[in-house]
Amino acid sequence: MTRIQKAILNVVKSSKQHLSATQVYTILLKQFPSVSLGTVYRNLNQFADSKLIRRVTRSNSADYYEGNISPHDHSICICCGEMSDINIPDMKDFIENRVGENIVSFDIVVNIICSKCRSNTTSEDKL
Amino acid sequence: MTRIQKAILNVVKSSKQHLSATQVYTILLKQFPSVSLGTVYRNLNQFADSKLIRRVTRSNSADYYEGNISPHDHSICICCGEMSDINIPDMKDFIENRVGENIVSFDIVVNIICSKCRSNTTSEDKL
DNA sequence: CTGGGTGCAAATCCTTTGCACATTG
DNA sequence: CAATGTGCAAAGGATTTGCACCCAG
Repeated sequence: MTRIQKAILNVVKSSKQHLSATQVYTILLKQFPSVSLGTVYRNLNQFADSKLIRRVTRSNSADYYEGNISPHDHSICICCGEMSDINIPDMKDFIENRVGENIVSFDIVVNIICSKCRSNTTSEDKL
Repeated sequence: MTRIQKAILNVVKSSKQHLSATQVYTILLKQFPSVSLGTVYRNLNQFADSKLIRRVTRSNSADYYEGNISPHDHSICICCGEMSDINIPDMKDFIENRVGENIVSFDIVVNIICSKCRSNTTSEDKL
């Protein structure tokens, strides 16, 4: 594994946020001023394929990558777009029981209005 | 509503499959040889915004549109890519109970190996 | 040396958009 | 005529890829 690969993996693994390829690229530029976006994509996808990280697809947006590979789901605020990890207990059993065999995996995104946006909206409503 | 809009809506509504914008466009060309892809996109999105149809986002793929607007989820075969509607009873309650308030909606994709692909794989394995 | 990794730029794919023209009412 | 929709082509964003070069083992 090259220095750049280690750095990319480290950026994703050590971030508590979900990062787009461009964001990873920007962070990486500080350490490797000549790194290219193509290399970032190549390695992120490689890491995702080998399950070292997880790639998350969202509507009308770039894909995001995260270091948390333990099973979990995601919420996205429809106002500010912030993505967060959520745990929905027993979801796997629930789906398997109801959908039946042959399940490989599942992706769940819960669209929410986050507390920040909710309070903003509320204050504006009061005007 | 113009003739083209009616036709676009009709294509999506009368199809039992999920169609990409390009697929809708191709079908529409038979009836309107000079229709443009931009118009198809514009109207599909308009219909989706007004909830006449549903837009479905999937990983590494164009968006698909479907006429079935009653609440349901989707499965995608990881081999052939075919998307199907599925019903997971009580999913809404299940998620709302576990995630709490503020839920706007949710998107669920269950990745499967469909029966066709499963039998193909099986026969090849036998060779 | 030797294969895999990298930078760069071009290419792809999907989708949106600006604009002048056509259509509808 | 006013408003809205349309075709066209260009632009846009995200992602991939071909290729020559470079590096690590």
